[in-house]
Amino acid sequence: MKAAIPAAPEKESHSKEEGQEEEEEEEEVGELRRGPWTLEEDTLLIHSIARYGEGRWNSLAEAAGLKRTGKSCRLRWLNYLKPDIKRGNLTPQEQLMILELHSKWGNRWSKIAAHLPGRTDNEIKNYWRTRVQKQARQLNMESNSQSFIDAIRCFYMPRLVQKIEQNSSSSSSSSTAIDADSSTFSSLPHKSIMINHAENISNSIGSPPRISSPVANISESQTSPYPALQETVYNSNKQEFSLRDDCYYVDSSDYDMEALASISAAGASDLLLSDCHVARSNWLGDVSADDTWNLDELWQFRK
DNA sequence: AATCTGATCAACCGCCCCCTC
DNA sequence: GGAGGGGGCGGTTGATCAGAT
Repeated sequence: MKAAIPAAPEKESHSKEEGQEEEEEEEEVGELRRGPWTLEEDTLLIHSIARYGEGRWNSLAEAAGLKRTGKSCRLRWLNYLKPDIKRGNLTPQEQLMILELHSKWGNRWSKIAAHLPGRTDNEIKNYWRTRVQKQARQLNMESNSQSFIDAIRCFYMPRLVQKIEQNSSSSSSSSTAIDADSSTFSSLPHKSIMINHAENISNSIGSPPRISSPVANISESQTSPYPALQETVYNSNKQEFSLRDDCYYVDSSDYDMEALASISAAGASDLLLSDCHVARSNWLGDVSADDTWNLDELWQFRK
């Protein structure tokens, strides 16, 4: 049972040295603090929430003696102080989930965040703007355009899938588990599409199919840390990149031209590299921290 | 070593929706 | 029904840091 938030104390009067034009407004908000939060403010907010619970943020701020707006308190709590906030880099699983959900819902950050426990909408939004949108700019594409979505599906998503596999095969017992809603992921349409796209374009530019790397050949005993992938990627004993009914063999010797044709018919295969007015350095240079974006094979054909 | 540049992310802003009165 | 306030959301800004020059 949370205590009731006490009535807001009277505002202290204060003097201002120069007020002139916006004097009245200054008096109203002049005491409000802005900018980075101090440790003391954080402590006050945490204690106040522990006592009164979340919600009624304006009252909470005043009850805590914080010279912050309710909105500011809410944001600080939700984006930073809340105990279950996950910090650190997004895992490949999380990145994959973000890309997929964004293609589904667009900039509905909070909705996307709801499927990534511990991650905030702000964090996801920042990720999208700093990492993903940057790639769109460098490709001279609109980040919401179909061609860029295709590019994501063709190159980036398969990479993430591969990373997930690599992670799991290198630490098959550890649960790097994405705790995202597996039912959501399993309903996502990307799986066969993106692999086919990757194959399609890789083939057209003469590079080896990326996903046909040995990581697809994993032992039967291995299980995916990602439940949704378990029934797709981890159909292991066939040495294939199996995708349930729409199974697609990524081994280049088993290249499925019919699958390509179907993708082509769906209108996605018109993404040709020549449409991507991108400089090699753009893809390779400034995202070196995350080699997922390092798409060497994209450029093989130019050599 | 100093300066520049770009990346990152916390925080703010403005709009909108919903609820209450 | 509509006015007002609280809260949520997406967009944007600005401080800081790291790497490049």
